[in-house]
Amino acid sequence: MKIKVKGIEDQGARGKMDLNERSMIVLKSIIEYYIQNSEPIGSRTLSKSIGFNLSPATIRNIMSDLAESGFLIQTHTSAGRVPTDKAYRFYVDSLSKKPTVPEQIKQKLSPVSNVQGTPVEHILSKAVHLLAELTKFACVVSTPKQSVSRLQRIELIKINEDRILVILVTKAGVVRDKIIFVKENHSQEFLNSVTSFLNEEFKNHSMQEIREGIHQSIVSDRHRYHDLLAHAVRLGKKAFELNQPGEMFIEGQMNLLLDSHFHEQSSVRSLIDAFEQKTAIMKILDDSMKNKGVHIYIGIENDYEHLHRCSLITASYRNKQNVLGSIGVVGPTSMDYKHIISTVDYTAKMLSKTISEQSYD
Amino acid sequence: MKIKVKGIEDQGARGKMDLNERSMIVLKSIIEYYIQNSEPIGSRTLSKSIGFNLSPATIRNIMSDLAESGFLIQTHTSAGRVPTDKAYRFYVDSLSKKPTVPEQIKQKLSPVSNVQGTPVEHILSKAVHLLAELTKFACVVSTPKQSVSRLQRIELIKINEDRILVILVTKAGVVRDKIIFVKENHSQEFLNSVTSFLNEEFKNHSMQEIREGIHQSIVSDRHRYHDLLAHAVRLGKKAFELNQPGEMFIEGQMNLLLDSHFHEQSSVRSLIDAFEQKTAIMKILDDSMKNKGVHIYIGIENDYEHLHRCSLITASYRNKQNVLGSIGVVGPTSMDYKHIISTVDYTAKMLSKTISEQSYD
DNA sequence: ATTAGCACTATTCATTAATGAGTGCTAATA
DNA sequence: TATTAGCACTCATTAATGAATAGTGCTAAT
Repeated sequence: MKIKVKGIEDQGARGKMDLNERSMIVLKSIIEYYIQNSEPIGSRTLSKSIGFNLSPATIRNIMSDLAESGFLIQTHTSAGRVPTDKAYRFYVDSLSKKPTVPEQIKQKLSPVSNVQGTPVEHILSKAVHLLAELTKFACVVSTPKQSVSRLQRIELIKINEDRILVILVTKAGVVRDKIIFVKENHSQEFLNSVTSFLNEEFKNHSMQEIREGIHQSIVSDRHRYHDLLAHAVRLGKKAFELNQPGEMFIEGQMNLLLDSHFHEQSSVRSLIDAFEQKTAIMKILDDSMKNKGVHIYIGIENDYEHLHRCSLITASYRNKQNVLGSIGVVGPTSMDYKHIISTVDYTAKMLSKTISEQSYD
Repeated sequence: MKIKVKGIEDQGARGKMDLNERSMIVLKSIIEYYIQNSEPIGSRTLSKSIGFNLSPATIRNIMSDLAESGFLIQTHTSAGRVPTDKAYRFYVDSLSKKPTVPEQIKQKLSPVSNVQGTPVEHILSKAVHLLAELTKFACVVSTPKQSVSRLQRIELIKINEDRILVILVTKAGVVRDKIIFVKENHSQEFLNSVTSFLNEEFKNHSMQEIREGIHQSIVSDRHRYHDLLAHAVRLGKKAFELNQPGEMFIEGQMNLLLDSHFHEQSSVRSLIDAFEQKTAIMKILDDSMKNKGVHIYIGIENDYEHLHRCSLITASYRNKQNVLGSIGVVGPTSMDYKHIISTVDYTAKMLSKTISEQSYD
């Protein structure tokens, strides 16, 4: 029984290209077997399972070539060959860009959209929880970036003589609070005026714009001699100033430690470090916000050394206006890319839809 | 060289009590050795290390008695004996109630109090993170319970025709938000009036009181014919209604999986389950809010079966007015109780102090 | 270019034996 | 009567051995 492979029959002559095409298919088979079974496949088994009629010996030759080109690696002489990160890269690049999501998975993710009036953080944490359950790996999601979000409303609440509670509500539906310390003892009524001013002035502007705008207001002469506005600008500056470090929710870390690929002592340590120092993973999530669609970071491609044995699949989520953050899966490099990619993609889209509906415009 | 043991020299006659006293000391030694080394101590080694001059044979007799009384257990005939949960209970009960905290630990926990104007959640997450680092176990902290906290301020912000964003600020410094859905299209000005009313009426009352109070307001005739107030009460009811499920931060779960005591497959599964279904641990944290001081839940004492191989050390934290939540450590039953208890105790006190200073009264 | 055949290598698994830590019991002792 | 010495016994751990197995590499034949 022969399987037709697209592209193969188009080639009249059997030249160098023929070999390559064929070896690619062999490579793909090896990868898929390894993803499924977590153990290398031998030339004999492969010879039987593959569509062509190729003897084990031929397969061996091909495998040898593939090893030479850096797609496969042997841990020791008499062991089967295991795909390298380069192989996985080839594999995911060769995957169809239109993954289909099984109905069952859609089903399981549906709770994400059943969120009447809950804060964005809850939606995110629900989503990342379900994603971890579905993928059986560790999953992360970054909370919406403050800088890109647009202001819905600011509130200044007097706590005591020298402390004011600032509450920022963004269009994305995120509520952030912090306390600012002031020297003057403002009355709540005064703060209310400032609040009105700031809301009128800056509603619908992005935090970044506001920060820059306020800076300009200060250097400009426009408000210099007006007491209220001068104060408003000064308070506003403080209120909008602090860029709170982005947060990140993690779920299912423990799944990773159960995974056989991380059973070696050293990789476990690395993983723990990576998750404790959230910065590395955070950076990847940030990076993945730059472009649309699913992003894939395979093993050694990661800048951070502790993640060299992991792959990350991420996708950004957004509301109608802006990209807000991203969600992703952290797993072994031998993860089932097809499945994970489609699941992450779907989850991110789901998230975008839900959050857009909840957004305040 | 003999070690003086308090209580021993007070006894003139050597009656039945003497034996008990002595076996208690033996038991204590066994427990402490096991806590340190994670492996059972033999009668020979114990005979040498202990203060008395007791031959291995005598020790064996004592150990045999202790086993009979359920303090020790053998996994197999020729193995050393390992403390039971009953033994740990005896041990912690016998500990001095005044644990001392090493300077080094105080040092490491000091960042908890360096938190100018950050939200309570950040303080909690900082604390639990450090605690996990110090103890090398999994640590949890529950966010302040809404029901007991007193209202500092409520804000109603119009989002669109049928949605209003409610922001609740409590005296404890916690900011909570949610969206309520309404049928009437209120103007923001109207909402401002309602806000003022609600703030005047309910500031400084606990959420619970408010909920009950509002309920009464509705049945009473007082506001029935006054339009604004009627609306205010109705909106207020919705705004204060939802008791958001208590949250919990977890840190250092992965430490547990590294711990040799959880290396068996079955206990790993249990642990993961326990941490996924946060409810069980949450219940324990809630329980520990009822009384002051450090609480200790040893192995089988836990109601939840998946926690039967863990001990939990918890302590509540509070502001000046109320107990808010609690923080705790989840580790193996053979944890170093002395150390963990004092560290948790200190952390909770630290937390209370910091949060009290940040509280809004 | 492909394949069959064979030599070679390294892991895995079960078996065995030696070691050693530990207990339990009994008889001797203080 | 409480303690101890001595000895038999048990069981886990370890190392060594060898057989079975899965795999490759190479060479010669097709």
